[in-house]
Amino acid sequence: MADERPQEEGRSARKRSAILEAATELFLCNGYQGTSMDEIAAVAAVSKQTVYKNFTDKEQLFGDIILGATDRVGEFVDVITAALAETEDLERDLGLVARRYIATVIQPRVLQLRRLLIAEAGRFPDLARAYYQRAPERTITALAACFQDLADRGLLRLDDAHLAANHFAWLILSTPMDKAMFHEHDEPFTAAELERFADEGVRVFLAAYRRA
Amino acid sequence: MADERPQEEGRSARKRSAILEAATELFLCNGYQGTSMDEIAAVAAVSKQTVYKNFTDKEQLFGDIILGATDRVGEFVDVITAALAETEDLERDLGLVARRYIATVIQPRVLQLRRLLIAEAGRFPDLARAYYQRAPERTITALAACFQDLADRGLLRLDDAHLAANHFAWLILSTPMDKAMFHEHDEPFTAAELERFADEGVRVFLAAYRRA
Amino acid sequence: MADERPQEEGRSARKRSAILEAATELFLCNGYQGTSMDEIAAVAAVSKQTVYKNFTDKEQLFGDIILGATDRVGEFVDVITAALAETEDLERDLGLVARRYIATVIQPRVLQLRRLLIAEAGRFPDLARAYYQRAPERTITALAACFQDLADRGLLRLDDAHLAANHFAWLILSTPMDKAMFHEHDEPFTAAELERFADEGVRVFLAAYRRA
Amino acid sequence: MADERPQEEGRSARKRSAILEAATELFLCNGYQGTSMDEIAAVAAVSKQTVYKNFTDKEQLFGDIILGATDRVGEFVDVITAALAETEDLERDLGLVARRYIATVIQPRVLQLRRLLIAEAGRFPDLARAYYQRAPERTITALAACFQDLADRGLLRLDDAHLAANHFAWLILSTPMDKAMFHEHDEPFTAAELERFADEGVRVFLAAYRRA
DNA sequence: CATGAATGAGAATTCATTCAT
DNA sequence: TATGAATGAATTCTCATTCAT
Repeated sequence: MADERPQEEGRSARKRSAILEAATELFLCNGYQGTSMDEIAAVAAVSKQTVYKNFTDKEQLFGDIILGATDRVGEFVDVITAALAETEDLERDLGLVARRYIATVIQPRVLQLRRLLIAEAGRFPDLARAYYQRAPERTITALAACFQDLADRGLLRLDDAHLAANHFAWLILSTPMDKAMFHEHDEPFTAAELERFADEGVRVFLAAYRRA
Repeated sequence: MADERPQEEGRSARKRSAILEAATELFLCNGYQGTSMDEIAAVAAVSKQTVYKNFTDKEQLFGDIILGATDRVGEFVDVITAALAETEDLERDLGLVARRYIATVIQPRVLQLRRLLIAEAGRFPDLARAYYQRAPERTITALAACFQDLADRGLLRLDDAHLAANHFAWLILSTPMDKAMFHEHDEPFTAAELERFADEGVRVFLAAYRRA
Repeated sequence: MADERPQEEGRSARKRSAILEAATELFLCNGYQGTSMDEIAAVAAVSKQTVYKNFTDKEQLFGDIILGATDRVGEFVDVITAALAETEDLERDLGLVARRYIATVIQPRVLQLRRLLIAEAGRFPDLARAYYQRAPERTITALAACFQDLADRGLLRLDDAHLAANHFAWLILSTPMDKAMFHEHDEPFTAAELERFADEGVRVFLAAYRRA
Repeated sequence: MADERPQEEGRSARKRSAILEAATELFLCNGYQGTSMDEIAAVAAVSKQTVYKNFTDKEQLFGDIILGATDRVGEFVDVITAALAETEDLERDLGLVARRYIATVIQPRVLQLRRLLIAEAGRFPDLARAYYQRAPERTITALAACFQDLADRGLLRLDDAHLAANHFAWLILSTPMDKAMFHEHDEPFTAAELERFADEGVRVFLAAYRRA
């Protein structure tokens, strides 16, 4: 009766997550059209039937994966919010946030996901929009709220917190991310390079936005 | 030999460019995998044989198109170089450059091309790299040279002109371009919004890089 | 053995009839090839194994259903036989029979069954033959016996009772049934229309077959 | 230059009609779902591509065949119309029409087509309706016009020519056609049997509709 | 050279049926 | 006994590329 040990997921759930894992890997590496349901079943080591029983069709599987991939955005948002909430050394803490931001965003998985969504924005406009809102936009919005706080505390001087958040984010992220978008298989940036992007971005940001 | 009247391109060359035009349109709109050689031949109104006579295979045709699409980058680079070369009002001329930059880069064709290259960066790494060098990187490099000049003339204060060029470019471009990447079919930005991105980007840039 | 309470069918028999019910519905609506064993199991709310335990395979299940569907033909035959057996007003009672006949045959279930058998006559010739004998032919034969009786009583004048029965039946039924065969989803006939088919059919029949 | 001999159809048209022929045969024998595009291509001895180039998809091919099959209904209608137009011996000419009618309708191809449309009435309601109008209904309507004429000439006595046409048609056709619907592979009726159906049908019809 | 056809494979999806738990 | 999974093939349709005329 107590046929399933409670710490286990059960055969079915295990298969389901094997499929999700396999499909994630394949979609991220080969794109939507470059991935076949046959491959997914093979990599997940399940039958095609099992894939279709769990996910209806390829589009739905794709959608589930994309939206599931944004699950952990909240954690990241919380971390940066906390770091800036009661800062006593703005330059230092913006630097910390910047390094964390860039480190998060430069992860291969995140870059692949971004590439994938951009590639499929035409075919899956709603999915692209949903991803955009849940991941990059959500982060910018949280950052804007932090900056507004800092302005209220007299630490920053700004008219438009959302614009400032965009400036901050892209001063830090754009150069490595843009390069990465076009160079999937190249050597990644070194930690030192990334730190430099972070620090220089913070420098420019503060030059423009620090209260005199 | 003298069988072609000189003012004409010749039947053959005309067909070749019909194919290029058709394929460009289709690749940009539907992606590499979403475009079939049948469609290309149909839209170009030539036979499939003619396509294969001119381009060996689909990959080569794709490559020719992508690299051909960077032909006019030089003009743009010349324009911004000229605008900054002997500036007498730095803020005004940086603003002009910024507006021109953003206007160029936000064109549907440019965005589609960018999306396409990002989508295919995994499948065509060399092509993606080549595009990157010929288009965005070439522009940044030219800008860096301008900024170095301006620094030498005592108008800017910078250690790393290439970094400064990146900061300038992305302060202006990132926000609209990032949004556009994920929202292929949405309303484009208005001219006023784009100008604001340009002006605010210049403001931040100068706060950090103008010689006191 | 005494393991089943007598007033119940038993789990097993209940499942069996759930399967029959589900399969009947699906076969009638979607045809043989349009119905999958998966669907049948799902609609019957049993596992596929249970379906196969009870019915060997799809063909056998189909056959069981078709032949089972002729179970109530006897009742109808009895009714019309009784109505004509000791008639004292031939025109009235033929009219009653005609109305009953048409009402029976025009029922959606009957029409669907007919369509299904016609559709599958090539694939299941024995089944089609069996259905034909048990349903339409049996009715015609019974009618022919009645008509022979009426002839013996001097009420009808005929050489071939079976032919007369066919004439009667089709004078009444053909027009609505033929239309219904080709118009599955159209509005059914109204009761008034059906009565007119019955009455006019009887009129023509009596003009030819009533003893002067 | 005069590369195609005028009496020929041309390669392409020849292939097209090979496909139509093969598909007709297969659809009529095996039904819509029982026929695969692979089979059609194989029987027509063309590649699957050629099938798809000519017909878009299976549904369209099916529709083309069904509607094409009604092309020769007009000829039949003309023949029966002519036979009744200026009749001088009504019984004889109705008998001729009846025999012709039954001979036409009992042809294997016609029966198969009928079976096929009935089978697919659920999936292709518009097609079934169109077939119904172009073939059986058109004939009945023409017959009704003839009967109205005959009534006007004082040869028939009727209130509703359309009803009379239905009575005529089904008195003759129903018995053999109904049997044939359920007995695809059985021996067909003999000519003598068919003539008897025709003659007896005419007899009953005239008993009810001949002007006294 | 250009057209229609062919090739040969591969995609997504579904099915009837059987196995293992 | 019943459930989920597997099997293995079939179906519709598309594609890149190559022949033959």
